[in-house]
Amino acid sequence: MKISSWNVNSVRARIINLIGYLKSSRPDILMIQEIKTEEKNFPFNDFKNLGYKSHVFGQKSYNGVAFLSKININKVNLEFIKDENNQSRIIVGDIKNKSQLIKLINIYVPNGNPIGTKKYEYKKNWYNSFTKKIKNTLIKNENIIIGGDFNVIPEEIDVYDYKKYENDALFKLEIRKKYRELINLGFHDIYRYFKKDKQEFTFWDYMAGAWQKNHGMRIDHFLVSTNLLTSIKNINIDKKPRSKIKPSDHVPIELILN
DNA sequence: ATGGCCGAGATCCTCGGA
Repeated sequence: MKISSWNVNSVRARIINLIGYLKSSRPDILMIQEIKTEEKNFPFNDFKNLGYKSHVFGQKSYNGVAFLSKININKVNLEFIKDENNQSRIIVGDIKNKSQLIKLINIYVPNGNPIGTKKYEYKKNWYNSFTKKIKNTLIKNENIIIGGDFNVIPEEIDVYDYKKYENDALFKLEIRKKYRELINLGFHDIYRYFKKDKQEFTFWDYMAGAWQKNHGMRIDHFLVSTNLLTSIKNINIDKKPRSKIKPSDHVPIELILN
């Protein structure tokens, strides 16, 4: 089974690229973030035509997350955590893989910049409530996959020039510690688990030729609970969509399960 | 060293993103 995650930066602006990706990569489930539209304007039929059912937590203009899936997703939940700003940033559901029940969690964590503002506090609060909820969820089900745009650069190797980001909400130590606290509940950053010393990115800014210069960062992640680790076969960052016409600034990451 | 790009929604600019 292949589960992909992609911050598409508007589902409607990206529809051609999305269809192309689904046709060539054929994930069983695609978790998308920053759909930037309400459910009533979501392109359900484009995905249905390719065999995908959509579960949408929309929002006008900003944020918004969704599952596109060829397999059943049960107990879809848009209220896994209470969002203090009522933003659409998380969608949760249950899937089955070879008789294992897995809780699948698709997140779009607040950016948090600039630091020292209420946006930064919002990001910290978001991580605090998310980690607390995950801690409780682990007691009930030890099979958890969290994927999405975490807006965290985990380590120095995960950005083209870490010194530029030490006072940025994506790399500031305080935020990296929040990410570390989540992992320490019993998760693995699957990309880093499989590729110990490799430098690859999932995001390149639209500005200043960042893509051409490979000025990127790794901020989209899959965290898998320890219990599920032996069920994970591989992980891959698919950089091809970043070279297309009208690309998202993020690329898909693909988790392969046995 | 600096500034540069997109998308949405309501105009011809602002906000948000990372």
